[in-house]
Amino acid sequence: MTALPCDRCVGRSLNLCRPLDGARLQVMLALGGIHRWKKHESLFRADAPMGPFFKIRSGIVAVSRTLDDGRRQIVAVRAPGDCVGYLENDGKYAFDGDALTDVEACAFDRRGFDAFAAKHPDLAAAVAEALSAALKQSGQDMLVLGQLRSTERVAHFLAEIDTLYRQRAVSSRPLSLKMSRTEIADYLGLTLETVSRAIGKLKVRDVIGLMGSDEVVVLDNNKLRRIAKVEHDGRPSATTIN
Amino acid sequence: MTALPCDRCVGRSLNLCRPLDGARLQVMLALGGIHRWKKHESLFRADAPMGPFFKIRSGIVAVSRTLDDGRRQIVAVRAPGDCVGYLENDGKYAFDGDALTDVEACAFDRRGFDAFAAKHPDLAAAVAEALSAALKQSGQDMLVLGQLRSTERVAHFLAEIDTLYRQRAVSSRPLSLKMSRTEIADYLGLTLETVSRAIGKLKVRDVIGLMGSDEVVVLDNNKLRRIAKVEHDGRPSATTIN
DNA sequence: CGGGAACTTGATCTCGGTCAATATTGGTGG
DNA sequence: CCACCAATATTGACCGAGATCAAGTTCCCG
Repeated sequence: MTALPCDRCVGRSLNLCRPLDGARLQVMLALGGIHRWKKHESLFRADAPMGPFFKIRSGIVAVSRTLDDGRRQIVAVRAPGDCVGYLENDGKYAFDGDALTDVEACAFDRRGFDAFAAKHPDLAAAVAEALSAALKQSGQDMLVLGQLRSTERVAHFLAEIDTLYRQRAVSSRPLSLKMSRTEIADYLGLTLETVSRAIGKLKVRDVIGLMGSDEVVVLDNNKLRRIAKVEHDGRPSATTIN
Repeated sequence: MTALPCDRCVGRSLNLCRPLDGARLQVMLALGGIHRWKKHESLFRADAPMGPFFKIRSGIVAVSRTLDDGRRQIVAVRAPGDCVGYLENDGKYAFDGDALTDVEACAFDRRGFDAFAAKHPDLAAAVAEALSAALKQSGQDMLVLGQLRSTERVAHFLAEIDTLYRQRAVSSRPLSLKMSRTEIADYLGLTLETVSRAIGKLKVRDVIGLMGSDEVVVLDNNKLRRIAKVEHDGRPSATTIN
C-alpha cells in the first residue's frame, strides 16, 4: 500500500482515518487531494460558495467569524487530524478558516464524502463522534468567554493549547503558541494589550516562563490549571470538525 | 398507526422523527418513554453518570455548565424537537439540563440509539445534521459572547428567541421569554442588572415594548436585528443536540 | 546593522459589575 | 376579590476590570 494522504493522523482514539482501509480508501482518495497553504493564507471564507472541507495533515488552522465593523472571534483552533470547513450555511461556508502556520491538508468533496459515509456506518459514527467532541468543546469555550476574567482566560488558553499540541504532536517543549497576541485576543474575546498583561501576570507569579514571545514554559502546571478554572482532562479527543 | 411520542415534532426540515416509520419506529419506541418535569427541575446533571438523552416534546430546556464558585453559563436554549443530554464525557453528562418551563420529553437509551442509528444511515445522517447545526449555532454564540456589547447581546438574544420560538411554535405573539433576568444574564455572560438596563434601553428607543417583564413585543424588527449585529436568518434548523 | 512589526508598559476612560434601595408582580390565603 | 408577602425586576450610586490611546522596547528578518 502506498503512502496515504492521511497516514500522519495521530490521536489514539477514533479519527476519520481509521475506518479507511483497502478499497474504501481508494474511493476516499479519489475524492480529494493534498493542498498546501502558507502562514496567514485562507483555506476558506465564510459566505463563500461551499467547496471542499479539509483534514489537516500538518500545521494549525483558526476557524473564525468577523463582524462588518472588524470585530473578530476565533471560534476554534484546529490541529493535525482535525477537519475544518465542514459546516455550511445554505450552500456557503459558515466560518473563515485561516492558516496560523504553514498548513498541509487533504481536501474532500462534501457531497461525495457524505454519500460515501452514508454507506459506511462506522465512518458515519466517526463523524458523529467528531462533531460531538467539537460541540462539547464549544460549550466549554462559551463558559470561558462568558464567565472567566482575563487572566483566567489566558491561563485556560495556555492549558488548552498545551494539551492540544501535545496530543497532536504539534510542537515539543517549550510550548510554541503559533499565535500572535492579537490572535490570542481574538480567540479569548480580549484585546491584545490585556492578553499581554495577563501573560505578564502569570510570569510574575512564576506560573509560566517566556522565551521570546512565542515560546512558553509551564513552570507550575497545577497552579496554571487552578487559575484556568475549567478542567482540561488530557483525554485524547476525536477528530474534530468545523 | 397510534400516536407517537414524537409526532409533535415541528421543523420543516430534517429532524430525528422523519426517518422513523413502521417497524423501525417500534424499535425506537422500545428504547424510551415519555417523561415530565416541572419548571426548574433538572433533566440531567453534568458529571452524573450517563443515562438516557431526551427529545423535547414541549417546553424549554437550558443546557448549562457551572463553576465551583457559582458562575454559570447557559450554553444553549432548546425547544420542542431538539435533543438534550446527548453529549458525554467519559461516561458522564457533559452539561446540566434544566427545565425553564414545564417540560415533556422522550427518553432514549444512548447505546441503544447509537446501535440502532448504526444500522440506519438516514438516521445517522439526521444526527450528523443536528450536531452540525448545533455546532454552527455555538460558533455564532461565541461571537456574541466574545465581541458584542451588552445591549447588542440582549438584542441578539431577543431576535434569536423570537426566531426559535416562532419556528417551534412555542408561543405566539407577544413573545414570551420564559426566562428570568438572571437566566438571560447567565446565557449572555452578563449580570441581571445589565440585562435589565439593556432591555430598558431597547424600550426607550422604541425597538421593543414590554407587557409585564416576560412578554416582549418587537416594535421594530429591522432596528432590533441591526443592533444585534449577527444575522438571524429565519431558516428552519434541524433537530439539535446537546 | 537598520527598519518595521510585534510586544510591553503606562495613563486614562468607559462599560458593565457590585452594592443597595425601591418598585413591581404574581401567587396565596383570608 | 382583595390584601399581603415573597420573589423578581428596576433604578441609582459607585467602583473596578478591561478597553482605548499612546509611548517605548524588543525582536526578527532582510
